[in-house]
Amino acid sequence: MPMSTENLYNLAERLGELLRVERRGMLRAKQLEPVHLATLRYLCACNRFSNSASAITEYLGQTKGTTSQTLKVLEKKSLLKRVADVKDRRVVHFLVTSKGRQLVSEVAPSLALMDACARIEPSDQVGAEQVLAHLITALLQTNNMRAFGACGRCRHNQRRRTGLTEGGSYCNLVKQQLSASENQLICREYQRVDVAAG
Amino acid sequence: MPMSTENLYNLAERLGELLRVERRGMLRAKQLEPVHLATLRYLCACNRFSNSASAITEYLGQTKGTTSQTLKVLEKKSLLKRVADVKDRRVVHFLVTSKGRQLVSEVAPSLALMDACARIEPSDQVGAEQVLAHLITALLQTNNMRAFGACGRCRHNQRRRTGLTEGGSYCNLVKQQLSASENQLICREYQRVDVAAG
DNA sequence: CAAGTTAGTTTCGACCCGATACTATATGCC
DNA sequence: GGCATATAGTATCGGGTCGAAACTAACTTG
Repeated sequence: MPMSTENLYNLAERLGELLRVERRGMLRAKQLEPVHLATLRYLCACNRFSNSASAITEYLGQTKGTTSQTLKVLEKKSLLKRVADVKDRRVVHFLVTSKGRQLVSEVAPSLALMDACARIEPSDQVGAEQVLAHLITALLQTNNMRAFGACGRCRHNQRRRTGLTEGGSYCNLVKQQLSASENQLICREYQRVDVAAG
Repeated sequence: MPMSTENLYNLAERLGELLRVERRGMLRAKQLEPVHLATLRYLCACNRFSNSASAITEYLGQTKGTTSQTLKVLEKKSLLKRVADVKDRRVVHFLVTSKGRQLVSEVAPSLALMDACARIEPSDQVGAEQVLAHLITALLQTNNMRAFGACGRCRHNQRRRTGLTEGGSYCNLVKQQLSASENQLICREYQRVDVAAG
């Protein structure tokens, strides 16, 4: 095992710790915790089939009870609102309010980090992104967690189909049309296109 | 600002979250929390001038009280022991016990991640490490945190000096000799060599 | 020697998180 | 249809994190 392997691990760990510290500092003034922001960020990025408590639970690797608590806090602060599902009366959809979206945009992208990212050579940046994505995939697999990718690159997605709106697609799993913007949102049921069908 | 910038940020955040989830899962059986492991890992990597409660506080970006709690737990579990400083009777040195070191070696390097690292092209690995290091530096600077580097590359370090043991050096700040192995340990007082003296 | 600084602990309150038990709704099997 | 089972989500409890503030002890400076 190369010396460098452990080094990369250490750097990733340290970066994670520091990001957490920084986020915590930014959120303190707003009386929020890191997990609150992570939940809001997820809800801003996911599609309408994945904004339930159980999907959040899976994404964040927590338990249902913990997620329920988090959602209660966020709702009390008017950062999200709950909408009952029409078909399945057990499920609740959690939607980020405009106040919630504003908070995410204020806090989420650490200016310091964005600045540092911008000063990196584009080629190095792409390489680093591939490495990080590779590590994330490995972590998800060994912990039996779902990948939560965008519909546009999902196995269930069908681009070629009649009667679609411009840029839209069709999900063969939920049997519904997706708009062009929905193609970019992440989904709980995502599966890589290149996975051999089994 | 390039599209890719935000992407890199998102990947780093997500990787940090997932590392935390995985660590938490591994530590649960041992009745420990992520911050406990982070503390032990720091104490395993730092030198004899940096194993105090205040140094840990600075490294982890917490408050003194929090660190004190953490250390109390770790001491009760016999993962570290406290040694009073000879000169300054206020300071306490926290040393990781063999039991503590064993725990760190068992838990710290996630096998899943190490495996994934090993499958990355060496050139990509080095590039990714540079990018991560760059981001870490940026985060530390904007949050006014110290860098905690190894003595070997520190401004206070003097290699050329008479009467040094083989491979050793001399720290001009604490006015003491460092052995070859101590050169690799991280120090609270670390400053980059290429920083202009001011 | 007094004043101020630094190392570290203690206490408190708000919150995280997992475990467990619970309600309500949906689905599968006969 | 009816019962077992599965699933979505909530409620509660206990142990732990974390920051703020107050505190003791020891060093340093004027």
